[in-house]
Amino acid sequence: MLEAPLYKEVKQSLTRGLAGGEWRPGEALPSESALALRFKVSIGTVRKAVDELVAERAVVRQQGRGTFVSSHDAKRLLFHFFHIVPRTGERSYPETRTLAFRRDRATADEATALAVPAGDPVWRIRNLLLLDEAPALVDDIVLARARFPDLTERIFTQRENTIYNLYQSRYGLSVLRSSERLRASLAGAEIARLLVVKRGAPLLEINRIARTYHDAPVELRRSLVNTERYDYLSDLGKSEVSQLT
Amino acid sequence: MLEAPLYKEVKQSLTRGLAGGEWRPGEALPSESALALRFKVSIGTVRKAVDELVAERAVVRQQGRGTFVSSHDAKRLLFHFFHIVPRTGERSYPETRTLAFRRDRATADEATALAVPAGDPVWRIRNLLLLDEAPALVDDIVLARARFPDLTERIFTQRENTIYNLYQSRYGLSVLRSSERLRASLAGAEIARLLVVKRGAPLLEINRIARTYHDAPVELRRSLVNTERYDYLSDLGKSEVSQLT
DNA sequence: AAGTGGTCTAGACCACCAT
DNA sequence: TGGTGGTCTAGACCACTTA
Repeated sequence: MLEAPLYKEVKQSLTRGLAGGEWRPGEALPSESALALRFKVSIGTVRKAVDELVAERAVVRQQGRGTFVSSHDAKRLLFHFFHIVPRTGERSYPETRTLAFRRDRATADEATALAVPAGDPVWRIRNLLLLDEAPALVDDIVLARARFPDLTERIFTQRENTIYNLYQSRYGLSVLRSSERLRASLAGAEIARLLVVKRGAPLLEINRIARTYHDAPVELRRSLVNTERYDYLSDLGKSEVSQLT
Repeated sequence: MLEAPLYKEVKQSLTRGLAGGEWRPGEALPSESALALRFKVSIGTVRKAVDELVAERAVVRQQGRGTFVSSHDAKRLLFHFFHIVPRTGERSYPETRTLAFRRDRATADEATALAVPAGDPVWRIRNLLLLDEAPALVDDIVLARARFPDLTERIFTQRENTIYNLYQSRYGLSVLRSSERLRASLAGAEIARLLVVKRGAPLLEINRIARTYHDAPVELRRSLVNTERYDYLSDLGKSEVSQLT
């Protein structure tokens, strides 16, 4: 491992440009031939680097048009990061109602997960999500205030688009992947009221860490889901294979 | 879409060979140059076809040795198909105890999922899985008897290796991917007894369809998991990205 | 030393999109 | 019509494994 392959270096350069905002979401990268000139490599090597960025969903190729920085349109987010689907029937978009928005300090675990010093300031946000016009999830979000310094409840709730779109457009943080740990739990009094279920009803608990380029953490989120009419869909392979079939 | 790209045709040919048993699990495929000759394409085209098979985990490349048909060794299975991990600490291998093994008929839903006619004969198998020597999951498995005609409880329980390894070595059915739907449920009397939890304890319910080449279904499985000390880990992206980093 | 996969190049041609 | 990504080729050289 004395030296990384050329295409890995090209990929690193491109990733730095993406993370640093040289090319913004929705914008086109230089053409592959232009990149080949710029990095002084062959076009095949550029293609291999871009291939991997496409696999990681950092960029999107469009034949005849160019290669574009992934942007967080609603459909893309629904598909990649929202895994709650009706037991039968089509996926639907959740509607979000913000119930709480306050300042706090990170617990030790949260600080570790967010890669900030213990006790660092955070935002705590609670959202109620409705599916098909009925309460289905309660989301508790934790954000490092260092990464979202000027966030306000107004900015958060008055956004035109999705939450991840806000992170991306206002703070330059594009969520690329998330890892989730799931378990079963029981509804307490408050959550039961919000989700309109009985106390002690079974809920699916999802603990998510959302990450951007270089695996840097962006957001912590705990979701409590009423799975009476919805499932959590985990179709590993399909997403990888979809474009390969 | 008049004509598929050459490398897709090569990939299809290879997949047919794999599904048909021309190359058995653990065996080496012909070298890439040999395949290039055989299909009368350039070596780069063969590589692109094999690249996709690698991404789908149907084969594994080993530099200097060759390309091998994926075989279901325990470590691989643990990593790709067993998503239950300790809340903290290292993954451990589950120990399986078969509690029931009987003949039955498929329900309408099962028949659809298994792609067999409604009412077709099936095997029903119940296993108790222990993690760190304590009961943690109950698995209810449904198999089409048409695909496992000569299976017996003895063969099933006396196998030397994992269940998926048995499917592969004895029936030529390599499980390549699975899709799972998760929800939260409550322990009934019988399950509570098996998992040594209280009635009404929260359990994670996992409904899985395991598939082989061409997405043909192999196995239906419902798992009920005690998530007091274990989580279901869904790290989309990591598996895709792991080899790319 | 021989054989395998892994990287890299240079160029041709095609399919698609914008204008 | 010109520019973009997508496919395909032919060949060189490297890194690794096995004997």
